[in-house]
Amino acid sequence: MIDFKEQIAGLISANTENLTKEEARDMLEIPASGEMGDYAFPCFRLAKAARKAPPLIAAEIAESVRSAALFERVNPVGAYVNVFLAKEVFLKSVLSEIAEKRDDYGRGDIGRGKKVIVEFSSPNIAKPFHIGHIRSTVIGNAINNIYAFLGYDTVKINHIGDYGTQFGKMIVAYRKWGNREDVERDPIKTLLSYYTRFHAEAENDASLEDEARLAFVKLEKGEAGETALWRWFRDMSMKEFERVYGLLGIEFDSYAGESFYSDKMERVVNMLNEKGLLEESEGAQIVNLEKYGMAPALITKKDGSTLYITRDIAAAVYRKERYDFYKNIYVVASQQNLHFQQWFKIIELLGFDWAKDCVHIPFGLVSLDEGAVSTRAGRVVFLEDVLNRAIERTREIIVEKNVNTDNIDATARQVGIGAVIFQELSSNRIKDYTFSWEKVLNFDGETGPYAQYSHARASSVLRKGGASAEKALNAPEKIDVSSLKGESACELARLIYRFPEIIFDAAEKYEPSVVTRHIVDVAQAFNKFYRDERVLTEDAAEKEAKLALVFAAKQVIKTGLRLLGVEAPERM
RNA sequence: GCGCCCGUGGCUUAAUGGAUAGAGUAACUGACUACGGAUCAGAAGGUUGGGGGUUCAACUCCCUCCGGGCGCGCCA
Repeated sequence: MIDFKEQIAGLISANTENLTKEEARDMLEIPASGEMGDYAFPCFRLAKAARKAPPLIAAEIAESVRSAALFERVNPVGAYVNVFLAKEVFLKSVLSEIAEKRDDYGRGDIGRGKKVIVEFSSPNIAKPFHIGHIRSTVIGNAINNIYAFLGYDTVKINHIGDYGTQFGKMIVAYRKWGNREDVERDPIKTLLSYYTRFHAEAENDASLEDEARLAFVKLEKGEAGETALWRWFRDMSMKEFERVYGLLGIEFDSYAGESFYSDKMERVVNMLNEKGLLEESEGAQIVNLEKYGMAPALITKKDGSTLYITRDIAAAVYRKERYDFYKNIYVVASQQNLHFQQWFKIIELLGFDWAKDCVHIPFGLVSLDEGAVSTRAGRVVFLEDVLNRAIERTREIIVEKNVNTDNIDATARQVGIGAVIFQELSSNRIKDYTFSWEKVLNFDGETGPYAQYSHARASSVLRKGGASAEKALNAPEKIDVSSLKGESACELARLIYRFPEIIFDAAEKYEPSVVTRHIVDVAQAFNKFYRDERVLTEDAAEKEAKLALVFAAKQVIKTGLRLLGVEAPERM
């Protein structure tokens, strides 16, 4: 595909003093509206050096590049040079690229040979997988997919929260009040009830906390009774988590959670000691970070057991040795900003230059109408319930609309789950939000089902266009694009052309919503095109060209959705 | 108290420092005997929390105030 931006930047820089192609490329913009052109070059910044008024410079540049075959028209408007690409060249370039690459359209190779670790989801054992967990799970999965699509060798790690004092509490609680049958019947809810009871009783009996800490110390030492119970809790919880991952269609390469590092922490403590970073304070071992404007980091408690910052450091060291990552990404709530700043700094102080390759990708908090999610207080919405209700709602709509699907169960699942994931990835990840059933079960407007519907509609037209579509896609160089010069067709093609840049941008910002919004833009442009022009016309050449464009739109929506972790059914 | 983040039409939200702040939703009007109405079109809705500053140009950068969230030692 022709890199139009590169070509334009080259022409402008060749005709402008003291402007490199790279600078010109950076300055190129996409105008607010297609009526102003495909690209715009603002000349304000050149004014000082050239000692000329910006509009004058714009006029001169426009004059000097006007005759290039690539352009249909070049208009100076105020300080801007507005560039209109030659429509036929542009359309042909885009359509043949997609006809050729299909599922690989937008795929990149900048990541070739580079290993990227994406740690995400990471639920805590024996606690429910609730609505708050969807963010890391879905954002992390999308970031993984985007990086993989750009050629990076990614490793998806689920850093299960399967260690720490909480398990001491659980063990104590189970021994006091628990029984095996109840737990096996409904593991997470039962274990959670013990945990809740533990906290209630500990309010009046401080010795329980001590008992719990002792149990964790024993677990950390590998004592048989504690270890066996812990393993049992873990296995049962994992089974429940797998059910949710199954619904979401998410898999991991590694489930090495916190406990995996239990035998790797002594080494970290020793390293910190050797570097003289550890200090004793009130019986605990800390790293003082005052110099860096941060609160001290607790490495070990006064009873000698470790804290999660120690485990995160141990995990990072292990991952560097095991994977030799190019980037080590953590998709974890913004509540833990300080935690990550602290241990990234500690890694740096340990002399590891790869500290700079560790990235924390924060996201905002999910709360409920009643307040913050709290499993202990019973303010909780289970993710599995959300997914199942979305599937149910979809099924109702399918029945209501009497949609012709090959498999109602599969379609309801694809669309219902897609709605939840798409919603989650639709705005900037840093924003907090309040969970709402109404919003998650709304399938109109800028939603997953809307994108999927547009895809299904495009699929339907392509099926009806059968032979013509095949012909166009198999010999794209023969497509006669002269019928695609209408504004809605051109706008759709422009958005399709931008897709590879969008993916790159999303990766750079670690922001899946960039892709989500682009999918919406493409779907809207497609629906507008679909209204404005009839695709299946009598004119064979016109029909083929339009089908090629429909195919391109369908392809971008499908690939975009796939990167988000959403399926794109052919019918719905 | 200190630190970080957020503040854009009623609601949800977009905008590499660049042209007239762009969508969705709700309420209102309209469009299926030609390709899928989970759609499309139309009209309405904004002093981008307030005030300063930097800049040719500020939703965007800086300062300050207000409102909200999160974090700040033995949980993770």
